[in-house]
This record gives sequence, structure tokens and C-alpha cells, in this order.
Amino acid sequence: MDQFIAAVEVLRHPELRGRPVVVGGDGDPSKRGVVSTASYEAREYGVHSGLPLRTALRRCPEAVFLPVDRELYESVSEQVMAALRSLGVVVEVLGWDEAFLAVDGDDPEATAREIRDRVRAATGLECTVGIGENKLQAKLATGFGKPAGVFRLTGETWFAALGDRPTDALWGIGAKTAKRLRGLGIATVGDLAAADPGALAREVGPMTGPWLVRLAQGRDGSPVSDAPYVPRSCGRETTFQRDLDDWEDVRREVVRLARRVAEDAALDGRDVARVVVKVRYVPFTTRTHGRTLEAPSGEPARIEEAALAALDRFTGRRPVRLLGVRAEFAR
DNA sequence: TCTGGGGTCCTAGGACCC
DNA sequence: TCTGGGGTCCTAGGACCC
Repeated sequence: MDQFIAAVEVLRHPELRGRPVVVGGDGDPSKRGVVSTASYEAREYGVHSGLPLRTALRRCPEAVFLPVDRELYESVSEQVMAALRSLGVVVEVLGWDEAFLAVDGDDPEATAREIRDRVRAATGLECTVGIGENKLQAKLATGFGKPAGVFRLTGETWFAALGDRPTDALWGIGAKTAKRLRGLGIATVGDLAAADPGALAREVGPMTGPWLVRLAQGRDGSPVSDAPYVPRSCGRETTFQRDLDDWEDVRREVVRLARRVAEDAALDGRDVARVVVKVRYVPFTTRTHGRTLEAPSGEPARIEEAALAALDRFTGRRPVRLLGVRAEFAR
């Protein structure tokens, strides 16, 4: 989907069409929070996902700032996915606003246009369709097709499109890995595709090294799967508007988070095997400690107990800006 | 005028066992 | 009076993605 969250907001506030719209946090850009999605008009000002809201306000004071409305996006996402499934093909959902479709046929561009028509008819929203011989190629192709377009990548065209791009153009390579690779003399996708998997394995790990090379070659053997998604964990975390310096408050907040996590786990009907507590100290150092339950349990009291035991393993009593509690489910 | 919240997966080191 | 090799599991941290 193109600028999904911002587009959904414009759909219900039509008067905002054509204006810079920034969705993030509780909609107050003077508070701690980041941009979830900026409309294309706002992106002109250098506002993008992940940017602190306060910075976004500075860059684009005339933007309309709106709070995140998860439930709305989830319901529109459902409509989008239903429209995709109406094509009668295998649909693998990837987050709110993306999906892979496994399609056979000799005119993929025509199918892509059909997909765009169905999504627009069902929701009034625009999307981009990337076509590839595998999920990796299709995913990268989508970036080239935005906004509201269709783009096709194949094994033949892969290097013409991506060979000279920096490695972080790839899906799975971020700023850290790109920098690390540059240190090894690997700057572009082409460089990485020609690297020795064994040598890279010694540098970055036995699985990661060879995987990076396959990635750069545009190779991906993973199937498009519509198997129901089974979460491995669920968690809650909060960045406090004001740092917590009293550890009695920290303890109280961990209990609160643990109870919410226990509720979520119960709604999913899952037993919890382990609880991990996350503490982000001021200014931004993050630490985690966990506690494995004696036996998997869905009991809120056991989960809360484990969270407090994990919290006890933190020795630093410095001021805290974020607390999180995550429950890992029994397999 | 800093840096959200929801996740997943991989790595490395240590404990432990035979 | 010096310390192999193979394996598994657990834990914390890092990187990445939407």
C-alpha cells in the first residue's frame, strides 16, 4: 500500500487530501514519539517514518499531526487482504499493508493491474505491485514501482536495477550491516553478489554470510505461504513522557505491563514459557533480563512473578525512559 | 532540541553432559 | 599439576522489519 496509514487518515478526513499529514504517537508533536507514516506531501519536507515527532514539527510546522489509530488501520488492512484473496490465489500477509501473492500466468502485468483495481474498488486506496520470480525480487520491485505503479524484476534485470546500489537497498540489510560490509570492501549489491560465502561466513556468522550473498544475487527459495500466523511472543512497552527515577515507580509499571501482557496471552489462549523485561535507561542504553517459568503457564500471577524476578536482575538503579515486558510462548 | 511500539531471527558465550 | 571433542540448552544482545 502507498503511504498506508496516512492514506487511511485522508480517506476519513477528505479535507486533508493534498496537505502534509503526519501520523504518529498520540498526535501531539511536542511529546516523545516518532512518525509512523508521513504523506507524500510531508515527505517533501524531509519527514519520514521513524523521525522524532518534534523534529517533524520543526521541519514541517504546517503539517497536520494525527494520533495512531491501530484499530482503524487493522480493519482497513482486513479489507485490503480480503480484496487480494478474492483473486483466488495464495496470499501471504506481511504486516498491515503488504502481502505476497503466488500467481502463475503469462501476463503478470495484467494481473498486477487487476490487483490494483480490486484494492482500489474495495478500499479507495492506492497500492503498488512488484512482480518477481521470487518474493525477494517482488519485494524490491515494489520499491521501484511506487507510487501507484507496477514494476517487474527478473533474474535477467536484477543487476541492471540493483547492481550499483549500496547493499542496504536489499531487504534485510540495514545501516549497520552495510557499514560492516563496506569495511570489508563490499560497497554495492554487485560486490556482495560476487563475494565468497565461506569468507563472509567467517566474518558475520555461518548462516548470515551465505544468506547475504544469496540476497545480493536476488535468489530466494522461500515459498509464498498462507499458513496461519502463530505468534512466538507478545509484549508491551512504554516510553514515559517523563523519566522514572524512583524505582518504586519502575516496579509498579512493570507489574502493570506484565498484567497487560498476561491479558494478551490469555486472549490468544497461549501458555507463557519465559518473560523478558526491557529497561531503557536515560539517555538511551537498553538492557534486558529474563526469567524462564518453572513450567509454561497462562496464570497472570506466574507471569507477573516472573517479570518481577527478571526486574530484580537489573543492578543499575538509574533513571528509566522506557520499560517493556515480553512473554515468549510455549511451543 | 533527539531517538515509538510491535515483532522476528541470528550469534556468541557459558553451563552442562557424555 | 593439566585439561579433547561433540553436542545441547539457555541467555543477552544485536540487527532488522513494518
